[in-house]
Amino acid sequence: MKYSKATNYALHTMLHLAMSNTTKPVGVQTLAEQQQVSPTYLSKILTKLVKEGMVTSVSGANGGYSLVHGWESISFLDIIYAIEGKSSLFECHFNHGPECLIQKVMLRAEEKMEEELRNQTIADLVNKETTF
Amino acid sequence: MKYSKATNYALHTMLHLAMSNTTKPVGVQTLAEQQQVSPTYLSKILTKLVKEGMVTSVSGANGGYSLVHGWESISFLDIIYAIEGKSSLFECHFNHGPECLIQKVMLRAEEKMEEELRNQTIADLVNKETTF
DNA sequence: GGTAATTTACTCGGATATCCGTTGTCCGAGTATAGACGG
DNA sequence: CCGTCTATACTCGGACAACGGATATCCGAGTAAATTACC
Repeated sequence: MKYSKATNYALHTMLHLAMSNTTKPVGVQTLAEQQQVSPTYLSKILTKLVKEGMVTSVSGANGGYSLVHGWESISFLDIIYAIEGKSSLFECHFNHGPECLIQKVMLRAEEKMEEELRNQTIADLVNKETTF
Repeated sequence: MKYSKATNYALHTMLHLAMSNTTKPVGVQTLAEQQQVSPTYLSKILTKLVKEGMVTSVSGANGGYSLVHGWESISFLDIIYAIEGKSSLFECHFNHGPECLIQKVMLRAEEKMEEELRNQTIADLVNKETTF
């Protein structure tokens, strides 16, 4: 079990957008170069972020992506959910009663992690990070 | 990102072994029937648990698997590590300085989950669980 | 009846097949800006 | 000048390919108990 590279790309892209304090949108070319990933693939990832309402895209010349108003409250968990999906990490498909104790334990542990990720925003990092 | 079915099988098998309060080893056939999984596949999973020293195997007739002495202290995390591996869930492979702030956040969150899984043992469930 | 040979019931491990999510690539379509061109 | 026309620079989204790990299956080898055969 691993977090996908896409999640890593998404987090880094969000951080990059947050730190480029410009109102103009940033082209996917620029963003892709930073992370050495193909622009087309990165655009697919960004589309997910757009659909979740974290990022806006502008078509045409001088177009690109930029953070939505109120981006300061976007948490790590929001971004991870957008890429990985919102479903639980552990699912027991056996039919041994309505409640699987093992599943309960796993979900409680997962909740602990999510709680941490929910309380951490991209904005928290902007102050600390100097170079991208 | 999902926990593998193998992890689910491993956890349920451990719980089953813990609850079958017999000194005799339990055959993989029996264990596989409980979870409706093929015996050969389950044996592969059990081999991992044997290698990590949580389970012992006895060859030959009347052979099978049984928990090691001191199994009461085996945690969820031990079992998960045995199946999924011990490596971190999130790894940033970019070369932007020695420490990636994003990675730091992810690792801290992951630690929270592992802490919970480390403090939960199979033995904890044996008392609560009545039927398998 | 005791010993040896054989059958039976298991685990172990390697090789292999299948499936599916991840990670990309390619391309056509749509869109907005910039520049060229004609009046 | 001013409006239009075209080239250019982008994003968007669907189709598709490559890859690797998860999920099995098959089979031969080893092992220990149970059973049988033999003297």
